[in-house]
Amino acid sequence: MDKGKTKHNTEQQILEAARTVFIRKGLDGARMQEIADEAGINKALLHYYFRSKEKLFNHIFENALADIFEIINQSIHEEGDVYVFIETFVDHYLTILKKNPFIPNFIFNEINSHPERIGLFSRKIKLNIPGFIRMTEQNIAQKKMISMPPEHLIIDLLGMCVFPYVAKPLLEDVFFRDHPAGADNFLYERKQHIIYFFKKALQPKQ
Amino acid sequence: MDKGKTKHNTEQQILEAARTVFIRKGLDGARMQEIADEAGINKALLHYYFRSKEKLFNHIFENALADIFEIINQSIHEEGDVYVFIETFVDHYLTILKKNPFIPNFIFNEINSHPERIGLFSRKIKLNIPGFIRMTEQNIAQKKMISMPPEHLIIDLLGMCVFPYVAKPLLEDVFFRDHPAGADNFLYERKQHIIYFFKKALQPKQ
DNA sequence: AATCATTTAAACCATTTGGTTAAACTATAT
DNA sequence: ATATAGTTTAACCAAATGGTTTAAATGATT
Repeated sequence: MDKGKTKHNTEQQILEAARTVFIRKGLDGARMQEIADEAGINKALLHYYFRSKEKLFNHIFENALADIFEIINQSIHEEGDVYVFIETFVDHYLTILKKNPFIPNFIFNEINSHPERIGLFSRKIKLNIPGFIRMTEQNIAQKKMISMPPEHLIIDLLGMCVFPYVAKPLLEDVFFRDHPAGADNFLYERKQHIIYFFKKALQPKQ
Repeated sequence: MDKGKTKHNTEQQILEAARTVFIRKGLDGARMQEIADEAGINKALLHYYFRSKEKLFNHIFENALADIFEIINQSIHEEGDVYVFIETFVDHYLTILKKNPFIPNFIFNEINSHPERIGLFSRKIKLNIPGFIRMTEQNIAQKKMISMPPEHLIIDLLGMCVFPYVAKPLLEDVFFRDHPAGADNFLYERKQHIIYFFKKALQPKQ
């Protein structure tokens, strides 16, 4: 019954392997055999731990989404300075993206091809949007930033951070075919650029 | 030999059907039978026109990418005002996105799962990046905008426009679950927001 | 009428794939 | 030592899927 007592943490190995394969190939492109190979076990054991591809996938998908949502939520404090928020948000978000560059494309693709899956997790994991909205509105009221619908601001932030990762292979080809180090350097500069860009865009007119 | 002489333009029907299915489901998720059904023909005829799934897919994929690239190129003029460029770019790009909301996710997912495919088209279709860079640098030299690496500017623009479409199902759930019209309204407002945002961010300090 | 391209229907094939089963082996815990 | 959980091997199954084939229609062209 209790698989936690094992000497080898096979379950963890399987989850890591599944994560790698699912994120690279998506649900349709992933093969159970490939996950087993990646985990260094055989297919029978894979089904012994996770009955079906679907169950295994849901596990991976929900965790991936929960990780991202948590990073975002951690940056949100209902009271506080927008610019502090932006700095911590961009810093945390770009850090997790650097470590997991393929996660956004994975998530976006799966929710686009199976939007009905959203319902499964949207009760378990929630973005603290109300908190973000309150913070934004407070800063606007205090004239620390120009007036703007909070929804646009958070989408602006997410888009500016995430887009280079979603479009990475295209970027590397279009911009940096000659100098391959350019893409990495670009992503390195990006943090400061984004922070500066938002400060400039949001500052009240003088 | 020449299929163009047919009374019924079956080839066109097939291409449209294939486009619909591939964009919705991706290469791995798409089924030849489904494409045949969508086109109102049978599977044999599908292979009569396009020998294999791969050939059909490449056709669709390249066209989808060429359409996007062309819109972007049309906005680029090597001499001219950045703010004019931004307005026309955002206008054109958001218009084509509104008509083809699933194309970006389709493209990004395919290039992420098969990056080697980039080589196939990158010689046929090119973004006019050098033109864009010259225009940006001129505007900076003329002190019409603040100094900034042109690569960041174009990525900023693309990200701000495209992100809401890539993340649309998530947006609708997270922001607009209660008021479903909210998402459409959000996308409607977005154009003015983006243009204003960039003007504010790029204007030289006074 | 005869030729040629287009289209359908239906059966068929080889391969892949998710999943199962059964038997045996290994390490661990009691 | 004996039971138990974990693990392997290998064969197996059913369904799905890309693709082929054949024979028969349909339609247009000449």
